[in-house]
Amino acid sequence: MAVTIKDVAKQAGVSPATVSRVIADNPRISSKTKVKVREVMEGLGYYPNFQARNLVAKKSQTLGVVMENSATLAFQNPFFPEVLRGISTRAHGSQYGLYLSTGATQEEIYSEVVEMAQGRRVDGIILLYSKIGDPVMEYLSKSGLPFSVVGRPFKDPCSISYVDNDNINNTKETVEYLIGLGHRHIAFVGGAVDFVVSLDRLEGYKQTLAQHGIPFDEAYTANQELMGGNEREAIRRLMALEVPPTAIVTHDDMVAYEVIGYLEDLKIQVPEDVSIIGFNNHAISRHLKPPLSTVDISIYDLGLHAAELVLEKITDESVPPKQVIVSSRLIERGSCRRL
Amino acid sequence: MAVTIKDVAKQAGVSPATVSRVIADNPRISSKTKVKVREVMEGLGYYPNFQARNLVAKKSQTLGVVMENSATLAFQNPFFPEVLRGISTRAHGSQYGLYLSTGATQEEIYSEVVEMAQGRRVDGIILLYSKIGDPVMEYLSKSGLPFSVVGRPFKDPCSISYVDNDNINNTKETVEYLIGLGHRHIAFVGGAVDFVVSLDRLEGYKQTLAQHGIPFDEAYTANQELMGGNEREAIRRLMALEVPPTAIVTHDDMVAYEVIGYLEDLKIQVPEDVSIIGFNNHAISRHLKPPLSTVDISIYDLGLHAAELVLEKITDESVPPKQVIVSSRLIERGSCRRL
DNA sequence: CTGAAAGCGCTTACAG
DNA sequence: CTGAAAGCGCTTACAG
Repeated sequence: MAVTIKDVAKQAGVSPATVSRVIADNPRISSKTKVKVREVMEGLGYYPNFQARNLVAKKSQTLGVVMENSATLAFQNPFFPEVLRGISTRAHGSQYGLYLSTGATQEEIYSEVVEMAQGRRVDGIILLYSKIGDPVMEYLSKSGLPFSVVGRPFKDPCSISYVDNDNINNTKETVEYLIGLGHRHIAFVGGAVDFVVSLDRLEGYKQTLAQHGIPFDEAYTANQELMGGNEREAIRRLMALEVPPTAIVTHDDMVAYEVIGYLEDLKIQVPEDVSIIGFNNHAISRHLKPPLSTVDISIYDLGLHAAELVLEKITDESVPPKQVIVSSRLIERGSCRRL
Repeated sequence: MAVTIKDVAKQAGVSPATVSRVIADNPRISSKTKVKVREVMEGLGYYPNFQARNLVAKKSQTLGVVMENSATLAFQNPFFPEVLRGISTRAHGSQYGLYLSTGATQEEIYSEVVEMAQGRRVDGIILLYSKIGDPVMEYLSKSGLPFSVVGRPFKDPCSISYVDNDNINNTKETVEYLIGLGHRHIAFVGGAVDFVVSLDRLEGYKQTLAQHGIPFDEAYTANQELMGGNEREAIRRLMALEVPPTAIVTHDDMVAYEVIGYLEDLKIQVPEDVSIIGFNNHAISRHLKPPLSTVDISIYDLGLHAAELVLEKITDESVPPKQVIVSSRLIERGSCRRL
């Protein structure tokens, strides 16, 4: 059915080996032969069969991209397309394709990754998240398969190639900014607690409070687990504290807007009554009301570097693990006010 | 290096063919042998090599997903993750993997699709968009490779399997709704004009106006080309018309909010001065201000059915092309008011 | 500069 | 119920 290397060889009057060498643009083949063979390939509409080629080359020219496939609001945001755009760009530049994990649960993801790796479906893997005690990362570390992570690994980060923002410091900067505006009662709404990024942000938050002699109070914090699907109630509780916060740091712009919505239902205005700041700088955030102050984390660059890191490992197994910190930048807009 | 079928065969004291049959759970193999072989596989950590397996089976157990890889606002939205979640779910259920196109330009996408198809990298393709005169779709139609489209093909739709909303009618319903609220001067902000969905929506808009004896006026419409990157100016012009619109239909929630932002800069309030309605019902839209009236287009289901359609074709080449219309639903919220 | 041969890791008629 | 052999479509030492 499909045109094979043999068909081309026959028609061009050469051996299959020669055709193969023409495809690889082997310099030992005469240009006369090359021209002839290429003509025949064109004429016959020949395309090399990946499976065959990869089988003998023991590679797949493919990167596995592993993500959580969740329907929650934090995933309903532009992080994914944007990081993928970064990965795509870099991968495409090196003729690599992208294979996506499709698992919905932890277990599905795990077994898919094992299959990808052992079945030689991919040459390397990019893990789009970093969480505590993640069996996927454990497996990857042991497997010897090149991989990189978007997000600092919880365990033994120096032995793993990853790209991340400096989440402790960018959160510090954020909280500093609010303190600079005169806020003292600052709440923190974080993501799922098993994500390292959530830990880091919380850590940055705590450190800044400590530096300014503001006591840390758990009651001023919330996270995905605490809210347990009832964000509205969590916000209500927060604002019902004896001394309610005058500012709230949220881990994602979309979540920030969700919070703003709940606040408005409570007749609390942003920024008049409460200041809010987000993370991730979604393209839409500057158009919304209020225009959200946020932290741009260079999502595209995260993707670009993550791809770069695996690709490096694939090309040269012996390169030591590398850590890339991508810059982030506080963007002041209208959602915070000076007290 | 990696454990092969031969290693297993040797250790289990059987032939490679037998091991292969155990993997396939061939009923002609004694359960005693199966147990033994499986033990050895487990012990050795054997996983079948996809490349080899697919080479002989002449399949790849992979679906290609082709999308535009753009940085524009309309792509910076949850459509992509959500449709992918639908595709993933269905694909995973049939043990299919997902291969993503990574091209940024039309040309890159085209040559990638040709490679995917001819190189047998994928068994079928899902095209995540439908545009006029798209060479990718032309190629796919001729190639014989199973494929499905999210969006009605412009040419010869009956010969192609696709899934879509009824975009003419859901736009009609939308415009009817606004007319029902007393609006007569209704503007339409559409997407790129070469997308069939844009055509359909515009058509629905025109038809409804005609049915109500409202003359169609080009000046009340805008689209990505007309706005040419300067959406702000386009909105300014729209509102500077002698009789400015009292309502605006936009093709996407994110775009609706962008428009609302520009209107506010012009001191025009939504919905007090102008009503606005969006499309796609992003998860965040109900939390934003104003809560956006919009059309839910069941993105997840679009993905699910798109996957179902290719998978059907792959399983049985002879099934006739099928068209699936996924329901959409107008959601009333606070962004439209009665005149 | 080119070809014959072996082999990548699997599957599947064909025999028994 | 199981094995030997051929073959999927390619690449790559080895020879010449």
